[in-house]
Amino acid sequence: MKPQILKGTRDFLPEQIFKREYIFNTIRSVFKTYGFLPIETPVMEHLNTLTGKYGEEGDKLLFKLLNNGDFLAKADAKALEEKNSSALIPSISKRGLRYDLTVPFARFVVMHQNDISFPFKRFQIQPVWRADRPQKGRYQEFYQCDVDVVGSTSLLYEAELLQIYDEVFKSLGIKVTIRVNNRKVLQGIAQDAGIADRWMDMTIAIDKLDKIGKDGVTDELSKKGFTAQSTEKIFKSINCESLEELNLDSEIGRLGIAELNEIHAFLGDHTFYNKVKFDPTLARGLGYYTGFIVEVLADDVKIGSIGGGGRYDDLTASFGMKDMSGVGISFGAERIYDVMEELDLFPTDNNAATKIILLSFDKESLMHANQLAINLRASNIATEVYPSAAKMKKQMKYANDRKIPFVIVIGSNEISDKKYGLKNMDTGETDHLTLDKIIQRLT
RNA sequence: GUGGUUGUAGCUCAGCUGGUUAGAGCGCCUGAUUGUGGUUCAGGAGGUCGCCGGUUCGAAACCGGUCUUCCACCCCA
Repeated sequence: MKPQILKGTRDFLPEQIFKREYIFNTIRSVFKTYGFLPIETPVMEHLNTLTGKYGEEGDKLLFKLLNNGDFLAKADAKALEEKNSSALIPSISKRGLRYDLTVPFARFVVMHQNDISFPFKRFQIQPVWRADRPQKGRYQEFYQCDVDVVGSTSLLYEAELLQIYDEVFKSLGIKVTIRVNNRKVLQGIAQDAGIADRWMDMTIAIDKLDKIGKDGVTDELSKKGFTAQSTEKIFKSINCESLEELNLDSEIGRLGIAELNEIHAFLGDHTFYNKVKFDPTLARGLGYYTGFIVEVLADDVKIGSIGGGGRYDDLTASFGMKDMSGVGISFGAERIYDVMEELDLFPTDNNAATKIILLSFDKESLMHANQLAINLRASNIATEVYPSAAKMKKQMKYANDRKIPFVIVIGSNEISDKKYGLKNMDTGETDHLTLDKIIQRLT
């Protein structure tokens, strides 16, 4: 049996874990300064909790788990006969892996509504799964770091979330552009152009503006059957650089603009470290967004978005709880990792690792080394003991490869003198000190 | 899901139009050096050429399938 790993998944080596922890810890500490509380949910959910929330495309990307037991006995015979996969699924699969953290959170809120107080501010850092075709920065298993507030329609939270994005990427050292829009503005643009009922089609087309250009979008719009007059009106709207210029003949559109203005008002004279800009072409696919939407792109690395989010007014309604508006954003840990790796932004010191290793020449000094290690650890110094009196070169090489900064070599001299040579592996210098002095030096 | 692309030693890659025992650099192991790593020198180990099948006297090379990688579309973190 040849060892293999599933496509779109990865193992993490210790060094990678340290770097990932650095990202998670940075994000977590910002979340906490805004009063967000941690939760976790199961990796599996009832399939009907997940389906229908992410649009048609999203449903296709859900990982489904085959029922246990004699699942064929209970399978839909007709669907099986006709080889109709999508009709067969409900009868052979009742569970799926979560596709994001937002929908399970909505389910969580409804189930625990009596245990939490609203507005409920939570954060969650866990893996999610998508049966997408992998590419660079696109995996089938990846971690999301989500912050959401549910139970308030206040646009104060939109303002908070923008600040959180700005602060996190500032402290990670990644320069980003934060694009902001509002679904109501998109609906308004469509209504203004006289195509209110087809605003989603329009949105999908204009979302591609920076990729295929104005001509490409014009083509796509005419292919979808929009008139030249509508297309012209759409372009007039999306060419607006600022909110002030945008003048829509649409009530819902004006509401969207008013919402964006209010977020602006909440922010007052706060200045962002990163670029935050209104972009009427920003669409975002996730089906459940209803108002504010946001997306984050790294300025210096060509990779997809490294964060995204928005407001969802009705997500808990499908679990039987109305009037429970929520808003939230997500950080894509894997892509942030890839960006930081490419830009060499990870700090070089890792104080989580072993600080000192004790080497020995024979059985007796190995025993002594272990007694010494017990003392060092009692003083909270991360200590290892090389497990055998192997050749000194081999022991030193291990210390070197592991990047352990200090070494003590123990032999009969050290045991009788009670003084040990503390060797600094960077400089190569050795100081002969008592145990007390060594503990002082390393703490 | 559609179209394309990649896969040779632990890593990065050579290997001409199919022709004996498949190479390099780095890394690894051993020694020079029986109380001190990173340098140097000498020697050594390591590959069912992703996997399965086909064509051929003969396949790492050609064909088909499959898995994987990356790219475009779709969508997204």
